Formats: sequence, C-alpha cells, structure tokens
Amino acid sequence: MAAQTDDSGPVLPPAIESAWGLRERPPKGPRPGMSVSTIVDAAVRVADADGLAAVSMSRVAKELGAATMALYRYVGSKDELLLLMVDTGYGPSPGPPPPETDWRAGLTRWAWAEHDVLRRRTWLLHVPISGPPITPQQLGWMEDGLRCLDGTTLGEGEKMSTLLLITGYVRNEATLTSQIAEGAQASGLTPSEMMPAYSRMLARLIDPARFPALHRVLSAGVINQDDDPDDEFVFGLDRILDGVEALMERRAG
Amino acid sequence: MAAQTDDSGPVLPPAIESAWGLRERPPKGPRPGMSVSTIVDAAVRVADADGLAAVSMSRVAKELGAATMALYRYVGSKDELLLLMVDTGYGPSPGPPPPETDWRAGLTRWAWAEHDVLRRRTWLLHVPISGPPITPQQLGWMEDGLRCLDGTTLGEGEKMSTLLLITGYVRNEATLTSQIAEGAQASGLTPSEMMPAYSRMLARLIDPARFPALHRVLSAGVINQDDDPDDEFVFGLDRILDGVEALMERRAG
DNA sequence: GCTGTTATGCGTAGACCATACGCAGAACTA
DNA sequence: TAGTTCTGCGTATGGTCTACGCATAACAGC
Repeated sequence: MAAQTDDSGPVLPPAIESAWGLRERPPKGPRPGMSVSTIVDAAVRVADADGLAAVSMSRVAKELGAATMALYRYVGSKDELLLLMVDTGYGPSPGPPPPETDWRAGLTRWAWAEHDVLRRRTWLLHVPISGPPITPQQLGWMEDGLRCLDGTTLGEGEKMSTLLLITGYVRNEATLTSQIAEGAQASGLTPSEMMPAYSRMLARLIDPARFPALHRVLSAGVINQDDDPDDEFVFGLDRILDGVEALMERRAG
Repeated sequence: MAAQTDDSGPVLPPAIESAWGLRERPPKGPRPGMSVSTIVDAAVRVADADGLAAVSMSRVAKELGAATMALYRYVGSKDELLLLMVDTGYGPSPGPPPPETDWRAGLTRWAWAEHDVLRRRTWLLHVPISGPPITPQQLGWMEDGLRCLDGTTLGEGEKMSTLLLITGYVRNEATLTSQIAEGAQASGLTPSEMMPAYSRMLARLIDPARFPALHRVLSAGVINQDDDPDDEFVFGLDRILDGVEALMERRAG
C-alpha cells in the first residue's frame, strides 16, 4: 500500500503501464489519433494473417493508415510492441477452475486452454520472449493455474514450479507440431505427407550400425504414422501430472 | 541400399549433405578457399563471443577475412547456416549410457548433458528452429537418449515421446534461466538483484483481491530467494521421470 | 600446350528493416 | 492571446539478406 510515485524499484516502460491501465492522458497537446491497444490489435491482426515475420513497424502502420514513425509515440520499440502482442495474443485466461474440480482436472483444463491458443496463433511461439511475465493477462493465466493447486499438499514454490513445468511442456509440444506444419508448407507438401517424407529422408541418412536404436524406432513406423497429434500431447501431459501426483502422495505420507 | 542418384524423396540442401560427409568436391574449377565447416565454426565463434544477434553474414565473413557474398557459395541461406550452427553448437552427444546404468540414471545423465550445453551456449535457445532434426549430431543425441530406454517396457513410440518430453523440458528450463540473466544484464542489474527487483515490481502491480493465489506466492517469498537454479531443474526432471516410471510400472503389470 | 568447361571469389545493387532527430501544427492553460 | 506541451510524421542513417553477373582459377580432353 506504500506505492509512492516513483523511486520504488525499476521503471516500467510507458506502454506496459498503459496496459495495466495506469497512466492518464496528459491534459495538454493534441488528442491522440490512436492508442496503444489500437496498435497492438493491428499488429496482432497482421500476425494472424501473415505470420510474425510480416509484423514490421511499417506494415502495422499501413494497417492503421498511419505513418511508420507515428507508432513510436505509443510504443518505445518493436520489442515492446511484441511484448504487448503476446499479452493480447494469449487473450484472457481460462478462468479459475469450476467448483468441485480436483487439481488434476483443473490443470488439464488449464493446459488445454493454452494448447488451444497456441494452435490458433502459432506466431506466439516465434516471439522472442525476454523476461519474466509482467503483463496483466499473462499474470492472469498464472493466477488461474495456481488456483488449481489450492488445497494441495504442495508448497508455494512447488506450485510455481509445477506450473512452469506444464506451461513449458505445452509450449514445447506446440512448437514441435507447428514446426512440422511450417516445414511442410515450406516444402510444398501437405502436412500429412510431411512425416513420411521425413521418415524416408532419415532412412536414407541413418546407418543402422551407428544408429541402431534410432533405426529400430524408424523400422517400427513410429514416425510414419500420422496419429492424432493430440494423443502425443495427452501422453506427455499425463506423464507430468503422474509425476506431480507421485510427489503429492509422498508429501501426504 | 537402393539409394538411386536422385528422385528418392525430397532433396537435402547441399550444405547439409556436406555435413553428413556425402558430397565430393567437383574436379573442375578453382580450389575452394574455405569450407562449410570453416564458416560454421566462425559463426559459432561469433555467437559464443557476442550472441546470436551478432551473427550476420557480413560479420562472419569479416571473421574469416572474406567477402560477404563469398559465403553464399557454401551455404544456401542464413537459415541454413543457423541450422548447421545448431549442429556443431550442441557438439557430440554424451555417448551411450555406461554399462550397468539403469534407464533413470541414464536419462538423468543425458538431460544434464544437454543442460550443460545450453548453459554454456545460450544462443542455441535463440535460434529459430524450423523442422525436425536432420543433422548428424542432433540424431546422435537422439540415439543416445533412446539407448537409455533399451530394455524397458515402453513401446518405440513411447520412448520417442519420453525423449521429446525431456529435451523439451531441458530447453524450457534453460530458456527461463537465461532470460533472467539477459533481463538482468539489459537492466544493468546483477543476476542476484534481478529476482528481487522483479518481485518488487509484481508487488506493485498485483492487486491481492484480483490475484490472491499469486499474491500468496509472492508473500511466501518464493520469487525473492535466489536458490540454486539447479534445484529447480532437478525438481522438474524428477517429476517427469517419476511420471515415466509410473507408466512403466503400469505396463509391467 | 591450347581450348573449353566449370567453379570460385566477390563487387554491385536492390529491397527491406528499425529508429534517431527535428519540425509543423493542434489543443490545452493562464 | 501567449505559452506550453504533445502529436503526427518526413527525412535520413546504418543495418540486414541476398540476386545477379563478371573476372579468374583449375581442371579435362585433344
């Protein structure tokens, strides 16, 4: 409650302050023609349509019918814009777990929510993130995840570690899946042709004597079959949750 | 063994073929002044010294005393160079598990090996990877990981999933750790000042009514304490391995 | 040894990119 | 009405990757 005006720690970039709703418009000067959120929304629109690589300051400005340099009145740098894009790209958190939900169902729901976002907006995976979360929605996601673990035997630090474990897993899984899709698109193949093509390439490169285990996997046809990628997701998630459950049981004694 | 000249599947970029040792020098023409590996080594040297952002074609060329465009005789594009940088950046795989090692100890060793590489060369985390692994060393790592799971009750597909789970975890953990370090450096703070500063910032932003669980974590001082980051790493890894172990026991009956 | 073929090194130039700086004018206060 | 402050944005700088084409070096066959 002792939030003094400044001096209290490191300074937040203006654009992030405005994302938190702190920061009123100064009384003087001309009325701003746009706002931080207008810009971020436009940038997100560009990323949704043409990918993150298409997001340049001039492209975003064109989207708004403004000049490139006008954006810099609102955003300190492109990196700052990217940070804000992530925030609105993730969107609102899935909300606290419904009542009567046990931790496992709650975290599963939470993981699927992030999974769905990342499947819809794969460009989120390409944003080079450069620091711990400080934007409102990001922290909202954290909050909702933590609530799933309320009432468990885990300590506060362990709860946090568990969430990081899961969110990391979800990101990773989404990254692999989207890489396959992008690789396919780049080669002019359909996604279903991709894995067989990859499998064939490996078969040509891999010497069974030097890579026996890999050769065995390949022969088993594991890589060929295009099973539902959601099955793969479920496998890893269940492994992690099993591991967390084992810890809880050990804690409970 | 039926490797015809071409037509067998998608074509590999020339530079990757030379990474596999296929590809002899054509008999005609002037003797090349450099080689793919000379270039990749130089690029790795630049990345080690000044980070991935410093790796530009002109910078690498300068490192070699060559002209920028000379590099394009050896690598098809910068992306291709990055792919090869990842390969030599990871370096040789840790080797198969020592005899008499059980799967858990083997995978732990494997995970720590990657962990150590990523701690030493954080730029590896910043390379936008765009496809499944096809370079020799990468597949060597996979091979060694798979060998740890030889003789377990897991199916081939499950072995692969387990490895992806672990390598994803290691990457994720390394990413978070390096982000803290980089964020600190960018703010002109020492790494040990970073987390307290972050904690103070969160305390200023977070409304306890809207973020009760997060507030509780913050109050517990979880974020403040700079405990050994290796402890965090061990926590997650043990959770995952516990989960895999649980699956094995269920399989065994 | 001469000629034709082929590969290398690399200079030039084009198309982008982020962004520092400074100016004209709008909207407010006094 | 004068002064202040903020907006929009034009210009310019220095960086990026890379397409193209030319001169030259090294070999194969005659």
